[in-house]
Amino acid sequence: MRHEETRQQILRAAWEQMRVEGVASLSLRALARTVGMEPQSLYSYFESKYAIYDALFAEASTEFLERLRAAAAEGDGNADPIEGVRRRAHVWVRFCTEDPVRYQLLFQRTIPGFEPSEASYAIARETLADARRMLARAGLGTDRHLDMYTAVLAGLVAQQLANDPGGRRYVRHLDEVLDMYLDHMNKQRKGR
Amino acid sequence: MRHEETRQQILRAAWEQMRVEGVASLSLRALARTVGMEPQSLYSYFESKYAIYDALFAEASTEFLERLRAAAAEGDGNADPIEGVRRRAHVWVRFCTEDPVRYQLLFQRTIPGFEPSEASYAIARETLADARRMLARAGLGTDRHLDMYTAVLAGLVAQQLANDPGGRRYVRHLDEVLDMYLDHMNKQRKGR
DNA sequence: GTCTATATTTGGATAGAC
DNA sequence: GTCTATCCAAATATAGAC
Repeated sequence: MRHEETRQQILRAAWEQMRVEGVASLSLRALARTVGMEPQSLYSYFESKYAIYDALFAEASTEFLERLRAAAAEGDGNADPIEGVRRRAHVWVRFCTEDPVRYQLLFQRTIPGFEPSEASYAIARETLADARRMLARAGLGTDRHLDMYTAVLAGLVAQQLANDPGGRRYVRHLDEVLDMYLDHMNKQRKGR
Repeated sequence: MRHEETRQQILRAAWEQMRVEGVASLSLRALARTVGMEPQSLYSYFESKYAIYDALFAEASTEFLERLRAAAAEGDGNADPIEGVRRRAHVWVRFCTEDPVRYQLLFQRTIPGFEPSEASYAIARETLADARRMLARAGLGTDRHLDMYTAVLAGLVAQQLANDPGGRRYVRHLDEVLDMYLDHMNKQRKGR
């Protein structure tokens, strides 16, 4: 389909423009000029600017889900659940830090007026459901385990993007943070 | 001074507008109408829209610094450094979560084209310098200690704001996260 | 599907009278 | 300091010819 190809081309150009101008500064005019059309012609592919944001959101969520699942499947699969927790954390942190604009679109609600559609958001929820199952296999099956796990990862990511974008100042501590988290939860268990 | 009063009134209205419309949607027109002026008259108080953002940034940074210092001074002061670390963490997390818009302006770089001035940013750097000194008094004086401390706090804040704004789902684990952090660092020290 | 033409709104900013 | 008048650029979106 020619239509689908052009659609993909528009989305690629949209990512590019957001990386240069900022997520909130996506402009249909500039976007159209980049792909060689008049701005009005974009409406043959997307019914509004927010439909473009939504398509980008869905695309990014899908890639996140796939990369996490690929990480879980690689190696011995379910052999060592703790190793799965660690491997997944690395993929998570890498995905979030390698593209700040994608992170902002997916995880921060900073675009005025944009909310992902139910269909797009459902994809994002799946990644969290996966994480919950994976932690449960490692004996960390409560909300508390999940929330603290995502919080320590989110913290490294947030600080890395805010204070040292493109660097390693915070994420280099990921393995130590995982040790800290796992030791703590392990000790809690023994304490009972 | 009448001038200063009006200036403050404009800044108050700007916070209000950002809370309703989003940080990036601050509009000089709407702002002027709110305070009962023509949009052009704002230029008697601020030389540009970014000058308004910068004044807001400086105001918020100053309040953050003052609240952290007040927390450090209260109680016995330097009696128990670890207690200071904890108390400061609570103030930090509360400040960040009680006003998402202020958090976005201060800690996320999401407004296209806006960078705080050197003078405003210097205030923000002071808070970090304070944190470093406070950790050092508690025997946690390295960059690694500081970065992991700010990361775990930032993680709770980021998740709280993104997934449960106005709630307590993540921040309720603050004391446990602090236990986890302090235990881990303590154990590291003994290990040597 | 793509264009021209156009509508409509909004944005930030300046000049100059008072 | 505040206003009127104005500029200029940009935004999203629609109508209709081809």
